[in-house]
Amino acid sequence: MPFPSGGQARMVVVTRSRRPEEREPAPVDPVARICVDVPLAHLDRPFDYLVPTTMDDAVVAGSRVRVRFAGQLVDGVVLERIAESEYPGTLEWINRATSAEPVLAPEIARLARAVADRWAGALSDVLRLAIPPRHARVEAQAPAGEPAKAPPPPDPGPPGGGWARYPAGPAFCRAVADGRAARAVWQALPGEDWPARLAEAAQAALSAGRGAVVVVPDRRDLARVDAALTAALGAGRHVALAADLGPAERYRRWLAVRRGAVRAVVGTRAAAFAPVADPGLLAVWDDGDDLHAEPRAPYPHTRDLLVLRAHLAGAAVLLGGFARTAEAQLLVDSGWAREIVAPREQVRAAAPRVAAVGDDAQIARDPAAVAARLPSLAFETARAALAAGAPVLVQVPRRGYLPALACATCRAPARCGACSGPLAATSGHAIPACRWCGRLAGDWRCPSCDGRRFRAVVVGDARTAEELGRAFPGVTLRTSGGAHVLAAVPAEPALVVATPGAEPVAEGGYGAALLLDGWAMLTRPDLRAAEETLRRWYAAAALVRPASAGGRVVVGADGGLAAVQALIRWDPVTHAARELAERAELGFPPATRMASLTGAPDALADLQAAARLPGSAELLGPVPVETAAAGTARPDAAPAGGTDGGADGGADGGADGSLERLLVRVPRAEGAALAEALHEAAAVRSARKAAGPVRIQLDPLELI
DNA sequence: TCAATCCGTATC
DNA sequence: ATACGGATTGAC
Repeated sequence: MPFPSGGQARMVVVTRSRRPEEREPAPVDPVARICVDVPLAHLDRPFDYLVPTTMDDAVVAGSRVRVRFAGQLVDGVVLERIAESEYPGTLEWINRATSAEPVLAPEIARLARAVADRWAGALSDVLRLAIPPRHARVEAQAPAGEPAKAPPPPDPGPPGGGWARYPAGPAFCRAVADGRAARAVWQALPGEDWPARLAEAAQAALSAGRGAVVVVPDRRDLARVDAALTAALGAGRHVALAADLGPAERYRRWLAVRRGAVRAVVGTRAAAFAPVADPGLLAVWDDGDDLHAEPRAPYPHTRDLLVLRAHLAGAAVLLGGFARTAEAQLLVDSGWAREIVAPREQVRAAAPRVAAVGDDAQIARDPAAVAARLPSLAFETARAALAAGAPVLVQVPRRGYLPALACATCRAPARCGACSGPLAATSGHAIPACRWCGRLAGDWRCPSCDGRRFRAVVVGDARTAEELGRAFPGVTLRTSGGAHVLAAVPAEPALVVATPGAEPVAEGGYGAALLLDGWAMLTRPDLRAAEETLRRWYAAAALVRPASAGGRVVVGADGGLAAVQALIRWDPVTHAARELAERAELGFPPATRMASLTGAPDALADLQAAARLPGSAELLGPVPVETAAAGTARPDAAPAGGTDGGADGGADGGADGSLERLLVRVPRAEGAALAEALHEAAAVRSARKAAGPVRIQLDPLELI
């Protein structure tokens, strides 16, 4: 696949080389150093080409070209023009100047190289992530949107006024407004209008005469920040970048940024590369959301990418969310970032009251009592909120994540003997469990036919909504998830069933939230299960009114678990510290730097043999991995948010399909050496056309 | 001793 | 993919 390049190249200043005898090198800097679009690791370096006089104007640093490389025409980007080449051989002429637009800004060129180095990838791979496909017609038009001299912001007001509830908030905004490279990790208060806070921070950067980049996980968050930026800055002062805009609109907005017509950007994942001139603020919302992990090589992560970019560009960084990741905690612990958190009394005043149901110990002691309590507590909580005229949020895992069960003989839905909740099989347990109370159903017996065996039934939010509808006759039922995501619901009684990440905002806040199947999410065999579950709980619970206004949350999980305690006490910081300590003890990122190598067994062994790993490197595995096709269902909302809709592009192992995964672990200080060694080994293999791809991922999200 | 051919390697 | 250089082989 070539660099993103438009189809209609004929429309613009396309300069083709004339017949060979007529070509003459440009009088000044006749040599162009070019990054060619070939993904091979051993070709990850610039190649020099001669610039004919006819292309002198169009071939500039950052412009797109086509060149003959190893006998075929490939796309490339000009890195620089120089006086002479050090290449001893004869230089080839540039075949065609695709366009004179300098799409690769110098800052982004440096960033892309650093990203390639950090994640053991090739520059050409990173450029494919950083530069959107060309659209010739759009490029030929004048800069989109308003001219740079747009009307001034409507409300100049005190910068960062909404940050006053956080002791360190105003100081951070002042620093950004002064153009200083402040760095902060921010835990938003429950119910916080966080898009407005981000917009204020962006406004501070603009007031310093610098640019701002805000990256959010998905389209829904993008729409909210987009609106907040319009409110704070006025129309035409920013753009929203998303992959699903369509090629023309996407390129139009991106070009407006590159040409300096706008200096503030909000977008999903790929927007972290937005070529904002002189960025003063780089912000990411909810860095724990796995949509921030780029699924295409070299698999960079938004948070780490922006941290890297901030270093290179001297920009401020803001990592915000209701939850805090172990990675953010490390940035705080190491002193790299300051924390922006509200005082306890502010948190208590803003948070809803949280109750946990699903205490295993109590169930063992007195199953009937607990079983009777769960539905009644959840139902009573919901009923009270509805009676008070408020909507109730019900968070359920995505369809297919929790396959429900039915009787194998009569196909009646299998229900919990204690509380009549639906039974489900989970990946963690051999014995099915109740989705409501978590009680294990080892002694299950079908009430209608006395059968003892189960069959799987696909069930998800739709079924849950149906069941709730029966339990609350006459109450409006709304669902949000999958392809149909609601942005907001009105302040009126309704049951709102949503998958994680698709929870609509409620006008005036929800009266209550029921977080179902929490115990199942928590017991997933995943290193990040607790952090991820808590993150989803916070996201839902933050939409509920404060306890003082009657806001209630019921979570279906054991109240003794650390994550549940963190929700009840609304204490994301303590939980992140604990999480980081655990990772340190286990030797997992971010306490260490880790690389995951996935491929066919012989390819893996081959790469391992070629790699001159740091002496400190520790090998874990290899262990067999499931093939992508048979992969486990992701318990993920993923509502049309992804940036690039990317094909996987990764290693799809040998023909026999059996893949192995090897983990390589080094101390954090050796991370760069590890990445370099792996990239070098990949170069050795690609140079000798070694068969079988190996996917190299640094600090992969999924461990174990 | 030279030329045709094969193989590995670089790709500007 | 294709082109090149060096090694290899086979005939004189």
